[in-house]
Amino acid sequence: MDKKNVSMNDVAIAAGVSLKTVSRVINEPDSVRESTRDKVHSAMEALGFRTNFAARSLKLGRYGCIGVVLFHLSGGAVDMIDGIADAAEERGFALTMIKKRAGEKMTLADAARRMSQLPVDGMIFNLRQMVDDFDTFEAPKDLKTVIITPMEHPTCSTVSDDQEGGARMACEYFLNRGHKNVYFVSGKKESLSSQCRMKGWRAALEARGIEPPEPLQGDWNADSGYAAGLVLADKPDCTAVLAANDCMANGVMMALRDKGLSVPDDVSVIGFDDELYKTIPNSILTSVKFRHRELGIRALNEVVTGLEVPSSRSRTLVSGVLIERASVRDLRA
Amino acid sequence: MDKKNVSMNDVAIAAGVSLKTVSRVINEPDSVRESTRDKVHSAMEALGFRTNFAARSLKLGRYGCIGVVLFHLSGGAVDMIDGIADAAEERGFALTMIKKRAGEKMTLADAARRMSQLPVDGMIFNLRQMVDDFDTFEAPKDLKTVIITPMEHPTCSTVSDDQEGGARMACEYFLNRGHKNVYFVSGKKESLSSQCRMKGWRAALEARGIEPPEPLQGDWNADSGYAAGLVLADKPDCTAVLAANDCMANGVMMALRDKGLSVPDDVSVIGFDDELYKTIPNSILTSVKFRHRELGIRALNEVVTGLEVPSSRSRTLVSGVLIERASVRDLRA
DNA sequence: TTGCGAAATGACAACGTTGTCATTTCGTTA
DNA sequence: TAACGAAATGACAACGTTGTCATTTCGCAA
Repeated sequence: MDKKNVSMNDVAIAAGVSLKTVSRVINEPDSVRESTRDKVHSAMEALGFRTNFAARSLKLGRYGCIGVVLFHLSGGAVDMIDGIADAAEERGFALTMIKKRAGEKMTLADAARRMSQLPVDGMIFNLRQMVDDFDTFEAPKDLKTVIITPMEHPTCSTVSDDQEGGARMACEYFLNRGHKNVYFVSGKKESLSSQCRMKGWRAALEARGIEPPEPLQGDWNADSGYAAGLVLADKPDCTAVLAANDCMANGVMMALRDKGLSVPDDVSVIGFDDELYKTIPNSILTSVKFRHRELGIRALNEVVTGLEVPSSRSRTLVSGVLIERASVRDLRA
Repeated sequence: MDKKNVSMNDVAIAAGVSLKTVSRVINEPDSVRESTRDKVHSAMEALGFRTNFAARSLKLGRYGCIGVVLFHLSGGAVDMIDGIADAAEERGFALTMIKKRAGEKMTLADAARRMSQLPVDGMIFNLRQMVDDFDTFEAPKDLKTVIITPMEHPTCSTVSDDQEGGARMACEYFLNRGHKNVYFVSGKKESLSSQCRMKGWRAALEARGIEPPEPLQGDWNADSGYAAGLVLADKPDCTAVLAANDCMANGVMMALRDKGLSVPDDVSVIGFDDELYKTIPNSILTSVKFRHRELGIRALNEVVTGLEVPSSRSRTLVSGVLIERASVRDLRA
């Protein structure tokens, strides 16, 4: 019964006005007399008119969409997408999304090529691992590109949590409370987050002239933290442990407990991401929390800003927050 | 230096062929002589040509994009999006995404209206809570719509985890091992997942002529599970607890332990989502796991299928899987 | 009533593709 | 070499909007 596609022309005929008037009712309603506007609105209603995105974009030369490329879909990614989507909505943009498939090898250039065939005015890459062409990549000049990554990029704007700063902050929190050293349990080797957290930990210790001990290799999950904890329990000089996430921190704590040690009386622990309280009742774990939502918002705003004022390259760091609980002992007391 | 937008016409002139030939090189390369093809390819390369999405879609009358509306961004959502995105990629579609903002009230009709102005051939609604116009909503006839929700919809295809079946399965697992009753700890009241899990639990008990005890109200987090556990520890007839997620299940277990009860010797526990092992070393919790990724894949495939063969309404249930660990005691032994 | 400037409306081209159909070129065969 | 059918290429319209500029209508003062 309905026509396949109702065009402005159909509406115009039904309303007894010109095509252009229909266009005006949509884009500059104030320039149309009220009686005319009503006629047109009724006709649109009656015919079920929807503006055609393709035609509109073709004419305008822009889409009102921001591309998002997910190279990696981690836990924090939900909140980041949430932030991106909310900020986009607020500024009147929709998101166009593509994702690297598991196993597939996708370079930045691949992603850019694919994106530039899609309805997109600018794009955000979420990049949590290293990629081959990172340093050589050049974004298409007509497509503002922002990369979410802790690495600095020669030509593109980047946005990142300040993972390194967060780790430094946690370390200093230990040191300021009289701890003489801090052990570190890392996440998966290829993860940039893990690498940055490790870097911050190292930097903080070295800044105080402390030789960082060998870090323990984990894989983000509790079991690997537990294994690390068993090792650490035997080190008499170990009073402070920084684990690269909360799950491993919990593993460490369980291992210490199983070895007869108490947190924080014997050993202090700090984790990352502040999510243990969801799983552990009365959790005492102090943790560095990153504001992934904020990260997404910043990334999107940076793209949209770059759309209006082209070409500036910027580097944004979103600081972490230390959520204090009871897992760190003040040795000076 | 580069022209703002390089069109096929520019390429055609540069290559000394007609516009249409350039089009053919892109869409039906076999119908173009190799020497011509090479000329065109070189010209495209040299000018940096990218096909214009808007023009192409306008002509073709389709976009190659599937809309995704996130009414709610839960934990499992990442995996679901992952599935949707992978399946989309595989079938040559990109995703266009919008999200309900926190606090905003968005009905299905709102979402559909917004989406139908975007580059979208079909759409997926991810709906985990009730919405006002659920029963009255009618999808635009030209936009295949699939709703991810446990509720049945009068006109749209739906896809869901079989939450109810999963809960039933867990209950029967208890009952088949000699338990005479099963207590239930729910998630947030407004969550459809929680409601369905509760419904399955009730059904399983009633099917065996057992009067379901009053369910305990939780909020998904461990602390609420702990509170529930304290209550349950005092009930002598409580040998089996089904918690609506793993975090609360862990809370229950911790409370039982703190009350001097052992899992599974005194009380058996089953959770949902199978994620405790990430946080707890050597986790023993048996859990019902839903395949969110599969869910996303099914939803996308349903949309794409509906694009080719219009109008069929279907209801897909993706079954859960019981991951057996050691938290359930066999009372018959 | 007439005339005027401002407001409202309309005609037409253009955005960059693809489909239709006509034309040219090619490789074969007589 | 001529003639033929098939393959390759081209000319032109059309998709549904919006921008430009011309035209009509309106409200108001003379």
